[in-house]
Amino acid sequence: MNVSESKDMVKILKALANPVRLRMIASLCEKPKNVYALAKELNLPYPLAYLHLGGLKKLGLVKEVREEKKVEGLPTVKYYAPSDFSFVLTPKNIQKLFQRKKEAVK
Amino acid sequence: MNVSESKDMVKILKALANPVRLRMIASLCEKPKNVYALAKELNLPYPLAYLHLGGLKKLGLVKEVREEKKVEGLPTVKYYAPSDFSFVLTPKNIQKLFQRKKEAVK
DNA sequence: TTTATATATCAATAATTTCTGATATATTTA
DNA sequence: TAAATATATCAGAAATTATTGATATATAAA
Repeated sequence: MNVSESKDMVKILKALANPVRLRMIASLCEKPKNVYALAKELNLPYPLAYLHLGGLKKLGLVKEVREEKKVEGLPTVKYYAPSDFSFVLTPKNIQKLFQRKKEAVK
Repeated sequence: MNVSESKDMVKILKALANPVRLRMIASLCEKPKNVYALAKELNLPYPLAYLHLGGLKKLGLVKEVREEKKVEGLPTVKYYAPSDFSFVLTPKNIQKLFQRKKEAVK
């Protein structure tokens, strides 16, 4: 996972700066599961879980895994697991992120 | 810096999940400076800079440094620098953070 | 002495994020 | 066939964050 833009890093930090989404990642770390099961486990209304997981998925922090799928046709149940990201937050790394990324023309 | 509680981690992530505050850390990394100078450099109204820096200071992500201080009495100008934090964001670390921190009584 | 520098706060608004409740649809199990 | 499982969306409300503009105060420089 390559985070070249500071904007992308902000998006990822925003996604991770939420207790519900962190709990989701923690839970999916133990065992991949579908949104419905996740919602039940974390005691969340399904649409909320769906929304939060959608955000994580969109940023690539969580991925769809095909586990225990029903053969014969498309899978009815979608399983999710965390993707193996690693972000090291230090002042130096933050500084690098905000160094003029756009070189002056000529 | 010891982040034992998941709540503390969420607070820190929220503090870092903001472009203004990240730019502040990046700028203070180059050279410690006061809020006024920081506000000018980043083109922010002073109260906004004051507020954002206050948040970072409160969480210990930024610290006051006594540099170029006027001797004789207290310093008129307060200089700030990033403290040397390091947070590694991985699914495993997030999982650890949310493992039942409270052991059942007896 | 006037202007620029500097810190500190606050009230109100603006913007964003989060959450709830509703709807639609389909499959699977009892 | 009725209930539970499952995905997908949305509109609106609620809550939180971010921003602006105002005020007060003080020091330092021109």
